[in-house]
Amino acid sequence: MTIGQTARAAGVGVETIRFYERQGFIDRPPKPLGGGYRRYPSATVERIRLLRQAQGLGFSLREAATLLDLGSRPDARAESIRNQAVQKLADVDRRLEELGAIRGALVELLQTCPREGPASCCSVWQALSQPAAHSPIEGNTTMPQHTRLAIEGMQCDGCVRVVQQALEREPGVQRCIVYLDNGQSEVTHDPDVVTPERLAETLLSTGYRATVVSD
Amino acid sequence: MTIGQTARAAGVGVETIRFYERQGFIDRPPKPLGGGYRRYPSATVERIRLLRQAQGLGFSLREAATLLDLGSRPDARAESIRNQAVQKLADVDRRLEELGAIRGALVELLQTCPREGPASCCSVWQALSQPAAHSPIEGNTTMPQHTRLAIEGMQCDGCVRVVQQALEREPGVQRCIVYLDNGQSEVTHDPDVVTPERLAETLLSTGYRATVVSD
DNA sequence: ATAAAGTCCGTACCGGGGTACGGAGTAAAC
DNA sequence: GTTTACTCCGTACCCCGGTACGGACTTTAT
Repeated sequence: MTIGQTARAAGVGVETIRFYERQGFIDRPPKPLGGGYRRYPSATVERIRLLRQAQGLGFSLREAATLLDLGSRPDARAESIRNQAVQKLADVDRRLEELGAIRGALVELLQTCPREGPASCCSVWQALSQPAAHSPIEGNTTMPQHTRLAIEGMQCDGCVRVVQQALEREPGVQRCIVYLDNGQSEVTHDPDVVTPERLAETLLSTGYRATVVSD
Repeated sequence: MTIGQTARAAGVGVETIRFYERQGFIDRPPKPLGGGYRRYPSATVERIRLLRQAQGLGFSLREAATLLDLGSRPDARAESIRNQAVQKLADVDRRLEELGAIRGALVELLQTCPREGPASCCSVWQALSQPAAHSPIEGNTTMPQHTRLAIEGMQCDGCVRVVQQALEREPGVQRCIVYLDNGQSEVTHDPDVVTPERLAETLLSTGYRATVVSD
């Protein structure tokens, strides 16, 4: 099969196949020695279909490709596949929660908004003018701030080490203590250099979801 | 106020302000005639805060800017603001529905998935249909390289996630699978972009000692 | 034999929301 | 008066999932 036939069979565009090849999600068959067009095995069609299926379940292409490679190994176990799905479910749940919070806020604003009148009467407009709940307004003093973070997903002291390293590497962090038993961390930092939210973001990009505990 | 002071007051980075200016979301004050730094009015701080607030309600920056311009006109009516919010709510509802469908599919698959056994028993895998072993046809082009790493100190699947993220973030890495049981990882990467040794260094700086396993 | 269709390959671009870098100029603090 | 911090400006890059273009080539259909 040529690339065009493969694309039609898989229900995608030719450019999409080339894109997947560039990204390494599918193998690129070699060009025939005598010259001519590349020939695609029918397995490629199947693989593309599987990638799209997994995409439909919320997986990114990279995750989908990992999943397929994971499952096509001879010693593949159900647990490893299941694990990926569980992770993805948690991911989806998190996004649902975020979106639900946004929806709740919008619904509430719309309920209290009069349908007419000047813009200043509109509750949506008023909500925008409210100061942020977490505004980092600071004086000119640079007193160290103590922040407590609740960290999800730490399960062993390897995690503790990673989390501690990530926090200490952050500019503005003076010292931090990470507890495995309650999943929390106490960070001493300069609030002018790094906000608690920034610390949480740092951990998120390291792989741990963290929230600021107000005490 | 200079740009840095404005950024601190608004709780964003300097680069963010410049980005907003480039995108036309905020006005860019003219440079003083005698030369020197641009001076920002305090209204800019307010505008940035409003933009971020609207972002938090689910609006894109472009929508947020439109909303602000809409509301700050003298003849602004509550209806026009309200209308934008209603549209956004519909948008949020649509995304919630899509995400809910994905969640439903995942939950159902996980319920019927046995916790052990070969991958072929896993309902998630079955949902993706047949395996169709990814045939390793090697061409003459620079094909991705498969590297196996032995990683010390991984003790839970949180570690697995961190290691996987760290590897996938490395340029040149196409995908990787991390196994908790044998402490190894299989990485597919472009050898021209990133060497196996470089991968090990990456993990070391993440907090895990890794060695390349020759197979 | 020739025209139409298909392929190859590199490269650039879309939208969304920024971050990062580097060299030069400027302002402020000590 | 020197050092340090800050600003200015252009440009490039990040993720994600592709789409588009253009010139040269190859295959197929008539």
